[in-house]
Amino acid sequence: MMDADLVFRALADPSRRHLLDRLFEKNGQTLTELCVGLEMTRQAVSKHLAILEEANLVATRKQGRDKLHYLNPVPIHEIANRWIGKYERARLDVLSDLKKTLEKPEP
Amino acid sequence: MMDADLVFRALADPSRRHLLDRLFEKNGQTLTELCVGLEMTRQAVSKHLAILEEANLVATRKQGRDKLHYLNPVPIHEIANRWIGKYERARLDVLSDLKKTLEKPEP
DNA sequence: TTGACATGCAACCAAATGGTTGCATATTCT
DNA sequence: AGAATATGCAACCATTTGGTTGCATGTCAA
Repeated sequence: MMDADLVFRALADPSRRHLLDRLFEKNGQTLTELCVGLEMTRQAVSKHLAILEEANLVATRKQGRDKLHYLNPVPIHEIANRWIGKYERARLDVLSDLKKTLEKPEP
Repeated sequence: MMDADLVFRALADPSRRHLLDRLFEKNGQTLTELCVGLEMTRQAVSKHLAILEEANLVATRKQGRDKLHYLNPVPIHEIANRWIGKYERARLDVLSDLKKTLEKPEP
C-alpha cells in the first residue's frame, strides 16, 4: 500500500519536484549525475532522493559502485485518482450548477 | 496566477488536508465550526486555514462576527492538469510500450 | 450597556526540515 | 597495489513549522 502522507510530504519540496523532473527527462540516472547544475552538496541531494525513495516515488538499483535512480509515477497516479479526483468532481459540479442556472430562465 | 509551490506545501500537512475534507463535506463553515472534534486549539486551526487561504485553496467571507470558509478546488485542478498529467502520460507510455512488446512476437 | 461569543494578534517553544562538513566504505581503472 | 571515483554515514547547525498561551478586538443579544 501507498502512504499518501509520505507522497504529499515528498512532493512539498521544490528541490525534490525538480529531481523528479530530471528523472522524467532521463530515467535511471546516478546520484552524481543528478547533482550537476544543482547548488547543493551531493549529500543534500542524496537526502532528497532518500525521501523520494521512501515515498516510493523513485526506485533504485545498485550497479557496481553506482546507484541508479528510476522514476515511479504510480503513487502520483494514485494520488490523482483517489484524492484529486474527488475535488475535481466538486469543481465540475460547480460548473454544472452554474450551467443549469444559466439555462434556467428566471421564474 | 497560481503559485504551485504554495499549493504543494499547503497540501503537505495532514491536518490541512483534513480541513479541506471537512469543507468538501460542508462548504462555508466558520472557524469554530471547523474546530469541533479536532485535538488542536482554535489558533492552530486558524493558522492552517490561513495557509490554505494563502495557497488559494480556500476563500473566505466575513459575515458579522463570523468568518465563513469556502473550498476552492481550482488550484488542485491546475496541479492535476499541469503537473500530474505529465507523469500520468509517462505512466501510460510505460503501459503502452509494455503492450506493444507483448503483442510483437519475437523476431 | 453589558456579557457572551467569534475572531485576530503576538510572543514563545519544541520538533522537524534542509542543509552543511568530515570521514568511512566500496568499486573501478591503471 | 594504489589512486581516483561513487556512495554512505553521522554529527552538527540555522530556519521553518506546528503548536501553545495570553490578551485584544469586534459583534450579537438580553
